[in-house]
Amino acid sequence: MARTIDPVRHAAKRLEILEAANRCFCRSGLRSISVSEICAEAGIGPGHLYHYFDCKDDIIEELAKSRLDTSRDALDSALARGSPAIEILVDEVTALAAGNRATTAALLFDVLADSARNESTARIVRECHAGMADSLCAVVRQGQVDGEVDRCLDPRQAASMLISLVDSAQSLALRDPGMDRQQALQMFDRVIRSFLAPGGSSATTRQEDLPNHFVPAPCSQG
Amino acid sequence: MARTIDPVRHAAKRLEILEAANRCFCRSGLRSISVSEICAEAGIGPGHLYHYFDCKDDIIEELAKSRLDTSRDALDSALARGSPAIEILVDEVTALAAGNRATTAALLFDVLADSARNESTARIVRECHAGMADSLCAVVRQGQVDGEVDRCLDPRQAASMLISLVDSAQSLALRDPGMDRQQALQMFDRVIRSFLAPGGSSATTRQEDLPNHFVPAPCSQG
Amino acid sequence: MARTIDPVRHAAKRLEILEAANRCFCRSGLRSISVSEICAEAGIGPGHLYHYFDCKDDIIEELAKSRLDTSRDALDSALARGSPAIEILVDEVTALAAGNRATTAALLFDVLADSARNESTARIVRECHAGMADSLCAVVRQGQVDGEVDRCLDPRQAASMLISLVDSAQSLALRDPGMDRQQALQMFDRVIRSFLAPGGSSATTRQEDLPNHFVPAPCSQG
Amino acid sequence: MARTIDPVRHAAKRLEILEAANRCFCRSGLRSISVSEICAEAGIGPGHLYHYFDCKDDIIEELAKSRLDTSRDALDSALARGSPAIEILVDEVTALAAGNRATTAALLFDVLADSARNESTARIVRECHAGMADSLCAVVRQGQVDGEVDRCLDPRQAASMLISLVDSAQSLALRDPGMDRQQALQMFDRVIRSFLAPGGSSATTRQEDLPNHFVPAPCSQG
DNA sequence: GATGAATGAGACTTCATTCAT
DNA sequence: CATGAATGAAGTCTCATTCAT
Repeated sequence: MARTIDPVRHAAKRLEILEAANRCFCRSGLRSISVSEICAEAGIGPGHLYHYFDCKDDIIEELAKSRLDTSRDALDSALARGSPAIEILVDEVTALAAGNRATTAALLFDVLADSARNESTARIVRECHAGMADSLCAVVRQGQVDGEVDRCLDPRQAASMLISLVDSAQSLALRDPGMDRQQALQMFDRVIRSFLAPGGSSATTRQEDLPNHFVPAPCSQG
Repeated sequence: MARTIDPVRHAAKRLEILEAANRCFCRSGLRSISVSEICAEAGIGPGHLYHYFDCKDDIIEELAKSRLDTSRDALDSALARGSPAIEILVDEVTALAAGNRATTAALLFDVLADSARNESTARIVRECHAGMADSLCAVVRQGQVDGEVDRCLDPRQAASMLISLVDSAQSLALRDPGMDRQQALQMFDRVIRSFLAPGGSSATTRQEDLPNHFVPAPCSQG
Repeated sequence: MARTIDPVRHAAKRLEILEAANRCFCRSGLRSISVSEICAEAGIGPGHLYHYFDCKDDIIEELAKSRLDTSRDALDSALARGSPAIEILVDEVTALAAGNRATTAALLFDVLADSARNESTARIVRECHAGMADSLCAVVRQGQVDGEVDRCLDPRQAASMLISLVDSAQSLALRDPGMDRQQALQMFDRVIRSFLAPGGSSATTRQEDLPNHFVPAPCSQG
Repeated sequence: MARTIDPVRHAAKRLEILEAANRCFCRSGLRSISVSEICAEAGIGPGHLYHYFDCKDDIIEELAKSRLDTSRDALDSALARGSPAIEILVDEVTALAAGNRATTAALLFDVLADSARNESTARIVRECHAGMADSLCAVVRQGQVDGEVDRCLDPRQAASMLISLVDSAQSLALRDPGMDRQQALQMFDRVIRSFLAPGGSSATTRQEDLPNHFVPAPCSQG
């Protein structure tokens, strides 16, 4: 009586397909992957994929989530190891920059860009960001207690800022792929340390609304 | 019968189509726009588009270029106005952040992500980045002469870094759309000023290769 | 280990599946049901169905047969009870009309329409019709002996006619679902009684071939 | 300046495709036709069909409407010719029966059955039925004035009934294809004349709800 | 210059059926 | 007996591109 042959086999195959999909995702971009491409990569017949996923969008969603979780998991595990507060930040955030390959970066930007157009992706981005920001927020706060982080900074906002600064590293990898990685890291170290350090210019000068002469109306030809 | 194709009219119509394409680009993403969508938006019959462009990829290329030129043009015109060096940086880079709408950001990330997969887009990104970096490089150098910018910084690398920091602002707009824009700008002001300011922590501590425990192998399930 | 397949259990499960299939048939139509839909409705895994049926068409065939047998069985059991001849007709044929729900009617018309395109369905329809006509024929004949039915009528043709008249009731249910059922029955009663009654207009006027100005060539746009 | 090349050409091609679709409809049934089948029959490439129709369902809808309009148009044109009231009825309704080919009948029953499952088809059926019933209603009323039609009959209900009786002819064509057409017509003539004739048994006997021993619960195996 | 008809490949998805377990 | 994995064809529909007019 072979009842449910294997709920574990199902999950394994599912993961196998997701990994194949992820390879396609790297090659083609989040929204440009095709179901047949995935099936070919996974070595299954067209349509068999629908035993594991309801529709293509479900796969894309999982792919997007997985890309972001990669960052969050790494941060969490780093925090779990424990270190003096500011060191954690510099260590981990610059470590993040170490992964700097164009593909990783492209994956991230695909997801971020997609979040501007698909509510489901947007939700995933928001959730992941909130999770990471919460973790970092605690660290920043501790850093302020220890006197290593400027007490003028709002911890929540600083946490958001730090996450975005890490995206800079990804951006740099795409914009200037030839740059020496070691030196890039040193600069990020400087960016983060000087941003957090007490006594940093507290930016109280610009209260008025800045003239928007740089980025024009979003959707028209410049 | 004038066989000459009136180059002025031709160019005008071409631009009109590109503008329509750009609106589609905002809606759908760089690679997801469809030719029919563009034609509909531009109010021309399908196929007539091929009087102005050889193929869809040409349009995408021009769109990508146009998105990046938007930033470069703005920077150039800002520099042309002339100001004390460091002020220019802070002003303009934070001003760029002011454009912070999700759409503008998504456009940029679409182009950057695409550059990891299409050599033609990559070339465009590199060229534009080089141009902006050149401009900023001169400004940084002048800042160093004036004593406003730390002389330890390599001007070329600092310029690259500054451009990527501006991308942070775009990233922040997508990751945390609810954040107060005024406060975000103040933080960016702080990031840039403290990064450039003389005496910033020079990040000389980490020379060894950082452990890559944050971002795993790019294309495999974490 | 009993290799014998317990014919009772087998038949029971088979019937269970057929009943599930019939529910799907009501929902989707004779040819639009899908095997997976049936399996889901029957609560069995896909493919297990093939232990009971060789292919989908076999199920359809049984479904069609079952729909028609429904009518035949009812007629037979009614006749078995015995009653004055004409009363049987009116009683039973109008009783049939009482079942008048759109679903029942749609099922019947699905089968009839299918019989024009599939020889196997056609055979089923012919057989069932012949069976019912035989039963009714005897009743009509008895009615003629008793003087309740017009002796001008050919009993076999009258029987066929009566069966088709019952289809009218089904048609009415689909064409005019809002009509009061009680009044519809009264009209059917009148149709049948007046058709059978002695002295009815014997329709001897039209011998020539009628001009076909109503229904044009079957498969062309009118 | 070839502006709109031909709005008439478009309509012509559209009709051409609809005719091809109608031929497929005859072959395969209303819901079983496939878009590729239609394209092949119409001699166009797959997908070109979507220049003329938004989706497959639109075609089905037009096909269904066209099948019903065939009957309505014929009735209207017959009425337009004018004749003594009861003659019109007998003439035309029996004439309808003359079209008695299995295919025509199958088409009709496909549409009727579909109307039980698709609201759009149901609407079409209701509209067409209402139109025909209106026309016949006037005729019946005139017949009553002239004394040719029983004044006990409710004209609207009688009209509905007459239309359904015509469906009987279609049903007969499918149930007993071998029957002599001439004799079938004579019987229909009798059915209609005796139904309408004054003095017909007014069926006032059965007021109670009839036992439903003929058609069982609609969706379960009998 | 401009239209819209036309094509054919390929997109996503469903389905009948088979087979190892 | 029963499951669910697997297949491959076919279904509906979209799309980039070409061409006659």
